[in-house]
Amino acid sequence: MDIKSFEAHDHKHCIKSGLKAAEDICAERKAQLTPVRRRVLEILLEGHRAMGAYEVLDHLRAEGLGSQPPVAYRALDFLAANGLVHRIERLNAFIACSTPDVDHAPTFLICRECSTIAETPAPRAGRVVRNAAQEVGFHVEKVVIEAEGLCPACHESEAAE
Amino acid sequence: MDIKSFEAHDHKHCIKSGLKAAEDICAERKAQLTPVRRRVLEILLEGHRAMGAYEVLDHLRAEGLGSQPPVAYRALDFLAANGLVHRIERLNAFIACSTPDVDHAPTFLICRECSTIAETPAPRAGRVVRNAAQEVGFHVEKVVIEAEGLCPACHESEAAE
DNA sequence: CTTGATATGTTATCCTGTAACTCACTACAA
DNA sequence: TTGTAGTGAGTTACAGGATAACATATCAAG
Repeated sequence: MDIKSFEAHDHKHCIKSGLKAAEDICAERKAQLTPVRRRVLEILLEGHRAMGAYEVLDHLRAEGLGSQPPVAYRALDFLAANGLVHRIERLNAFIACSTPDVDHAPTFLICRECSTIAETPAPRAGRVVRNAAQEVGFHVEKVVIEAEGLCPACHESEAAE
Repeated sequence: MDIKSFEAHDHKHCIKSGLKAAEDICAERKAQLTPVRRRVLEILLEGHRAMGAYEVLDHLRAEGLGSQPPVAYRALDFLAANGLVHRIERLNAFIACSTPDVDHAPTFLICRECSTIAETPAPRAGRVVRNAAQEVGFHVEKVVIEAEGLCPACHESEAAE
């Protein structure tokens, strides 16, 4: 598993390919990637980290693209529904998806020190939860898995103290 | 797995045993189960469902046990730190732990229809996440696993439509 | 008696999220 | 052309969630 872990990578490429993937997906589903929606995705791709809805809204506001909370929430909801961004429940925040093409229920690794977030495909964990739920007759529609701890860099610097 | 699933069970017993377990745990750890903390736990045990901090606060207020948010949050934080209540990230809410004696990182099954929540011990899912994290050098401290869907009863009545 | 630890009280503020209503735009049919 | 249905966006107003910062109280140890 080395997809989108904590290693450095080319930012600009993320942004470009993220937008391209969004266009493709929306075209395929006949969903509208409107200016607001597109810009919200772009903001998250540029930020390359989890951002609160109000932080996103500040950007929109500065650009005259909408100034009230519902504008941001609707765009974020649309993007989340189409798997282009993810909501991090633990942080009440949103982050651009790093692998929009793959149908996935990702696991997030959240560093409590530097707030970096890695999105890892962990189909096995999800499957285990589904199986356990099935045993008690629960019908799972969505699984949230979020791990909090220390990323490699922060873990090291903490140990060095 | 039949611990605390969606079957009916004796409420009063939950409350009694929950408080008893809390007393034992606090005594053992020399932690103080003060009136406010005790009452907050009792409120959650009586409610027997996830409750927002402000809903808990309303109860405290009505009983003259504190009227400002920090009072509720401090009590909830204390109880959560001692494994007596759990925070449901998805709902920004709290629920009394159903098996306080067992050291656990539970999985929650949340019914989107009736809001019932089942706490299931699912050590395997947590272990899978930890293993996956280890592969990218991430040091996990806490894992949140929350599944949303339909409980047996709601799933059936939806299918019957 | 005083010092430190722990718990509580209070104010003020900030962040997160949504209901409800309005308007603009497009497509499509009468 | 006119009507109407659907979708997206704009706005107001508010509900709900969370915490910083400072003040107070209590109690046990030195």
